[in-house]
Amino acid sequence: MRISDIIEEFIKEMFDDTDFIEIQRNDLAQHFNCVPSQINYVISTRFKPSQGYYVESKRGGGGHITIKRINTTKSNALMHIISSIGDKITAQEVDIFIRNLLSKDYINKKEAKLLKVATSDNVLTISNEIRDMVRANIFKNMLINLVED
Amino acid sequence: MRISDIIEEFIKEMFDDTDFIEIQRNDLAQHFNCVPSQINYVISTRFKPSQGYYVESKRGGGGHITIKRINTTKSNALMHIISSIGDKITAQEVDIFIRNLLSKDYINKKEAKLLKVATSDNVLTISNEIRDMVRANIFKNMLINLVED
DNA sequence: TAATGTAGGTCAAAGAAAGTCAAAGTCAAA
DNA sequence: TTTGACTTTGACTTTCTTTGACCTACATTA
Repeated sequence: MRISDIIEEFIKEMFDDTDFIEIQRNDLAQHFNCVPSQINYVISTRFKPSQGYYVESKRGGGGHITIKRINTTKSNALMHIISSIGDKITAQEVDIFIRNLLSKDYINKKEAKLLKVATSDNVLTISNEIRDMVRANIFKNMLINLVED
Repeated sequence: MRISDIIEEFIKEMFDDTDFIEIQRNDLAQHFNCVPSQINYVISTRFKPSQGYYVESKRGGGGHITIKRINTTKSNALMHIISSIGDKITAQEVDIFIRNLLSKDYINKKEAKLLKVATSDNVLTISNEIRDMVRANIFKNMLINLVED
């Protein structure tokens, strides 16, 4: 398993019952035996605002990174995602959305699987130029159908 | 015997008691002393949904290919339906399949909805020539993942 | 207030996998 | 013996991750 995924999971587990955590970049990096910038990579790819996270940081002595999880209802979260998606999206971005929805229990595993399958590169056997557009379409429309119930 | 057949067999033997395996393309190629793309060939010709398999992969560091096998004895009927779907399918035909699956209780209403959305003409904003092919792909792969494991 | 130390930020290069595609090869059937 | 389906091969591409050199901001202390 990738170190980035492990770090992602680790951070998500820190949101035990709060929706606000504070980390030390260097400590975390040391803990996982990676370079500090790896933490930035994880945060910037997996904890984006569109995924319901808010990140702030402070440099210098006593510096830190805080991650806030936006707490909303399922339908709000879904609507938020839908409106944040432009007319293109990559498989990786979809993946991150799905992981997030799962970790917040807004969707179940089967739904996650269906979303992923219907939007994966393997299944969307079309040219590169239009794939991300079609994917955005499929994903958004499927999400709409998961809202409210 | 062809190397492709040997690789096919090897992979199938990896499904020892699980329905889910993960392989490293380069490792496998090395093991059989063939070019990596040979693995793609084997997978794309022998591990299709109509043969009861679902494949996904990820590139980059820590990349891999995962193959899921559906339990055919348990879901013979569904498998039969999946393999009866050709390379192309229209939205109307999908609709008939879905109604059928619903009436036989192979899927529930929510799943039916997701299937329908992901394969509808409205959502599949691509040229007419390829739409029915892509739809068949999406549909079959989604169905494979609806099989209970 | 200048200097020093302590954090975190950025970005691009290198690395690690997998994907694609078309040319060339094989082989059995017509 | 030609044809066509299937296989093998490899050059090139794309995607994602890891790493490190260098930069910026804040805090403490001389």
